[in-house]
Amino acid sequence: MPDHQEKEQPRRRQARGERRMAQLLEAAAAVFCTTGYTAASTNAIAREAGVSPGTLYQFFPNKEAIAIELGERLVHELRDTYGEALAPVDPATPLEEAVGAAVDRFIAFNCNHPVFFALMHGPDIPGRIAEEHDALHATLLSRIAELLSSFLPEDTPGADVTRTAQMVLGVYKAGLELVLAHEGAEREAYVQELKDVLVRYLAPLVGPRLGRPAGTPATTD
Amino acid sequence: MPDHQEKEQPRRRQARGERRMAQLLEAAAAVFCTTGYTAASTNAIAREAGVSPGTLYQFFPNKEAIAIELGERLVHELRDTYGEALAPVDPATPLEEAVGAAVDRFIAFNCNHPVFFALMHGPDIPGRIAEEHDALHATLLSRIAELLSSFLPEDTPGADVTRTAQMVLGVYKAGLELVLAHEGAEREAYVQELKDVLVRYLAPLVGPRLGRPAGTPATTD
DNA sequence: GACAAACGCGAGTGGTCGCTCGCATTCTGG
DNA sequence: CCAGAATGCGAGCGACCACTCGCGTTTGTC
Repeated sequence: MPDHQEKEQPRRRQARGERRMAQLLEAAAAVFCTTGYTAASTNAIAREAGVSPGTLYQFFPNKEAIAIELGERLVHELRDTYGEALAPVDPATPLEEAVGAAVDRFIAFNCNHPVFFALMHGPDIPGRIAEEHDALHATLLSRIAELLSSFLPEDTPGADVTRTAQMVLGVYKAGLELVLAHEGAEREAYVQELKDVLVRYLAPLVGPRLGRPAGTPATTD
Repeated sequence: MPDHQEKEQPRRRQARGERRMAQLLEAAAAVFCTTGYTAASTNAIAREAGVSPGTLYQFFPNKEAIAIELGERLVHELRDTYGEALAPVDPATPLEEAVGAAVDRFIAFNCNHPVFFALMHGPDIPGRIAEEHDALHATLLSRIAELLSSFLPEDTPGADVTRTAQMVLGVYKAGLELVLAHEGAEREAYVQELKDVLVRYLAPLVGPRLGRPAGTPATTD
């Protein structure tokens, strides 16, 4: 056996093929957005892209692979463009600022790529996508936990940090859903509300000098 | 036309039939819980109940009707057993107590009826279920808004109250998901965490004398 | 221009699922 | 006890869907 490649290298493609793939992924994104993954039919995706079902299968081995590829590209772009949203920050940074910046970045990404939300929240998504979702979820959790560690008192038990991180991520997702459901000024208001929830939740946990709650007036008469 | 009934009265049933219906609904609950609504097949439900597909259709006109009936019974039980969870409370009640009681009741209901969560969060549930979900959602929202009104300052704009209610419900759902994902002591810890999030979020909004945050020590040295 | 490979098509295939139908069995009222 | 209704069955029907196949078209290469 002179040359056995277990992994099939991606077939040699012409420029036309690359364009078709992008076009198909875009169409898939649109269909997934409106109907969700399971309800989306490959024929519908092909129709949306203006090609035949056979053409679709020239570039993707099956329906799952479309979602996988889409998900991978999204995660990649998320890491590239917004990865630093959760980069370690100077612990002297006010809590409100740190939370606000992170929330703004992730909200912006989700507003620009509504498919992301659809793919990451479908309950009946197939195995590989779920894996990717879990991986991203775990990454975010550990990043958040890491950030929290730099804000929280040093004697905070690890289990508490994890729980707080889970809570922060969960609240963020809930807020994201509300933000995406509104537009314009209302959307902005919900973004602010989400920041308030997170800041007020975390403020009592951080050191007393860093964590003055958002709504507290500086002076009391 | 002596007697035209647009609504077909539910066929006359024998006791056996009622038992079968309950049995089928229970089986459906189990299947919906594990696979979700769309992925659940009527044959699987019938098999779980130990009857033939034909028997299933003796009692339910279609798959959707099963979910409808199940949802209606759950909502009914929710209203009966836990309806007072959001009943108007004495505004003198401490915020923590009011939030704690409401959260405890709803968490308990969801722990006892895991189907409820499955049915109410499936994204591709058919029209009528979605209606019911929306109705329940709206009811909860107005109840929460009502309760908030009795705590919040009287000059709070209505839009703000609505937004806060949406946020509270969203945060609750996120917390519920985390609670259901854990067991034993961890579950209890998440329940407490959820209460903390809500109390700290709402505390600054209510009158200053009522809303001392949960974690704030009474004295500072 | 010639050859091969990539591209493109769309009717067709196998499988699943919601649901039906004809017939057997059990129950209820008179 | 008996007629009729309610209950129960399970093979099968029609629709839909992921996916394939054979064949025609375009593109890159020499």
